[in-house]
Amino acid sequence: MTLSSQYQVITSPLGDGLHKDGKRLTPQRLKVLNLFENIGAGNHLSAEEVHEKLIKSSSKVSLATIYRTLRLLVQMGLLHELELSEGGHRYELLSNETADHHHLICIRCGRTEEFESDEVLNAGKVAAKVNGFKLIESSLNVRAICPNCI
Amino acid sequence: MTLSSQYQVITSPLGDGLHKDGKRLTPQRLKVLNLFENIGAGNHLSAEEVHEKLIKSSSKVSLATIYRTLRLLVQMGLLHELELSEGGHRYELLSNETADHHHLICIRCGRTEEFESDEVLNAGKVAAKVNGFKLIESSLNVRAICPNCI
DNA sequence: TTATTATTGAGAATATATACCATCTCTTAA
DNA sequence: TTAAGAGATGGTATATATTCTCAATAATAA
Ligand SMILES: [Mn+2]
Ligand SMILES: [Mn+2]
Ligand SMILES: [Zn+2]
Ligand SMILES: [Zn+2]
Repeated sequence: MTLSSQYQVITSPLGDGLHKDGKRLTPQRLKVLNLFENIGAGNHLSAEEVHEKLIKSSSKVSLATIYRTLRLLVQMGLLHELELSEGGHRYELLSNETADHHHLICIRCGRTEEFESDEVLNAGKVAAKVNGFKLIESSLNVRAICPNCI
Repeated sequence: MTLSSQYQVITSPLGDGLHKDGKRLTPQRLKVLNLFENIGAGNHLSAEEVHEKLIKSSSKVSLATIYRTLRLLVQMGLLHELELSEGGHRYELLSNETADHHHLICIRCGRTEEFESDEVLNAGKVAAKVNGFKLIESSLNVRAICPNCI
């Protein structure tokens, strides 16, 4: 009762998406999403990295909750899950500006470059249609060796 | 000494590839490769599935050796390693007839269809060249829902 | 304010894959 | 044909990534 914040009706895109589904807007969920928003697009973080970054910013969230939250944010369409290489999944912010894009990955050092290709997206569309599948997403991973690692 | 086979010089593509590298042709390695050859192209098996299939054909090979052998056969260019979805890597026979191809995967039931696309391969080539990377391989995974699962 | 129930944190449990090591066996060279 | 040497195997322990369990907590709606 020392703060009036508990009486305010807080509205946010995340909160709205959660509430209309019987889910709750928690500080942990906000922290995870804010991390991705602050770090900007083009960053591909693992669950472990999200965990470490939040600890460094003195906003500890348990690792179990990080995993739960990443899955939730992917389901909500706010994050994108990637399988770039070994060492588990990675996640990146999914924004309207950042169109569907693909990844060129150095198998030696992990350096990752992004690129777009309408031809690739179209190939995925065609393959789905031809087989009567309902398309969800296409992702092209190009495994290669970067100039520094050759 | 009951059999003369120990005096025969046995030659095989697998054996040759192994011997010129100081490696050995073992029954276990033959069993794993034969399984893929017998089952034919277009099958995507996990290490666990290879293990089970060999046990069923009364040719048990330890799981540790399965993992070692799959890695070896990939290095030798006889198998191809796939990351279709959850549940670990899968492997398929790599033959000359089976050109580079891509996969359309049902995220509900796992059904997988294969397709080819020169446009996709070209997009990978271009992306590598533009960034000065040495291309290894491009793989397009199309996540979708199959007719049975819609 | 209170009741409801989703969510969290901590650690156990699971899944996939690799490491270790004693034992075995494929190869090559006597 | 034999034997030495190096590579391979099997069984198990370990590593890593992720999920599960459950009691305690806290967001939401009434
Ligand atoms: Mn990206
Ligand atoms: Mn295939
Ligand atoms: Zn590199
Ligand atoms: Zn399906």
